[in-house]
Amino acid sequence: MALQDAILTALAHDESSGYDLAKAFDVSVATYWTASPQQLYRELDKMEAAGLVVARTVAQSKRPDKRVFRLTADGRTALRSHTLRSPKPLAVRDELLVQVAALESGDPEAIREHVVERMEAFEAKLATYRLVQERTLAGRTEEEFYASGEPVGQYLTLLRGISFEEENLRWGRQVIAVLDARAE
Amino acid sequence: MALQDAILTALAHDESSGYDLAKAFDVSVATYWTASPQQLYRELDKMEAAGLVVARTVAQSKRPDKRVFRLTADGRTALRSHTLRSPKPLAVRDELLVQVAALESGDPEAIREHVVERMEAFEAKLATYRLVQERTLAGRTEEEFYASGEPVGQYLTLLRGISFEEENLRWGRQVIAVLDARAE
DNA sequence: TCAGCCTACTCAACAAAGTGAATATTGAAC
DNA sequence: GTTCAATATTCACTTTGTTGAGTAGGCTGA
Repeated sequence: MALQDAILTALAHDESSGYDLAKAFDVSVATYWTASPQQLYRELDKMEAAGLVVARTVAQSKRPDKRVFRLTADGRTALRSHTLRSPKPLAVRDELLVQVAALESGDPEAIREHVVERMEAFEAKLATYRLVQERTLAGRTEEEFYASGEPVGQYLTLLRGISFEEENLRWGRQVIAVLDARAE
Repeated sequence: MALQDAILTALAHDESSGYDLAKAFDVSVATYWTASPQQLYRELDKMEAAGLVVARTVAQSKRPDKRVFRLTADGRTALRSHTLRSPKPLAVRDELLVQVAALESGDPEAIREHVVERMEAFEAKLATYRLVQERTLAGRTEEEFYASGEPVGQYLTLLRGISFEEENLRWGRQVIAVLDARAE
């Protein structure tokens, strides 16, 4: 159900195709919800059947046709009523942390390597978020944006994403340091 | 599959019942993996059938009997080989962030209230983590523990949990401040 | 020119994760 | 003396998430 709400939110300001949504989920929505393109297409079909979104096919000259989705009045109502429900607790699933927790029973070198690889992913994500942040602010200061910028909601979740990745990097460096000190 | 690995890790140092595991998942494993008691019992049954754990029924005088699980040699091998596989990317699911992202389309007062409630949960979690940290360190300094304490792996994930909750609180306060400033 | 990536999806099957309801006993609090 | 929380699970069901394949044109660089 909440995937639906995440999609409704992503469509609240802008219509977009499944493909565009998949990219949006990859670059910014990922901070608070993850979904593969297949899941998005499946969910969009269901939402269309339920009347929450409408699709219109757009022919493109040099690219395959695309189906662009936009919220219906029912979709807007669903989104609003979703914000009235009490949100479920945060759920995290991170296999890297599972491996780090199993440090003593696992292979420390492999785990070290996985931490290094993940840190590269963190840096990439952080760079993307910072780019989105710059584009969103568009010259305004944070204070100006907080006071009257739109969409603030998405900006606030972006900030959460940025500090999350920063913390991830800090943590990763610490893990590497501990592993290296122990390996000596 | 990774729920299995999280369970194997939780059983690596100590045998425990499904019920005990459920509590452990609630207080500390939740940083990187969430699972309900039902999921744990189901998974433990599967793991027993696969020979990764063995159960022994313990009769208790004043409480219902319990089944206590412990790793087999195969279980240890499975855990080790899991650490050799490349971990899947981090996945987050947070309905509260979905609501905050939908601030402009939703009900700001309800969302504000949800943020306040969640912050109470963050504080509670943080307090628990700090308690676990104190018990783990048992008088040693962090440096001493990093150098030779055990289990470091779990301590490192605990640190990630602590800074995560601290950041959550910081973020929550900021969201409230922005919402209140806008409401005026 | 050909490999390889990007756009833009669709379909099927399966595995994993999550929810809701139920059961039974004991102890503690009011 | 009854409600409430904790112990300790089980079952049925639904929703999510994953894998792998397929279709098809276009653009980019060596």
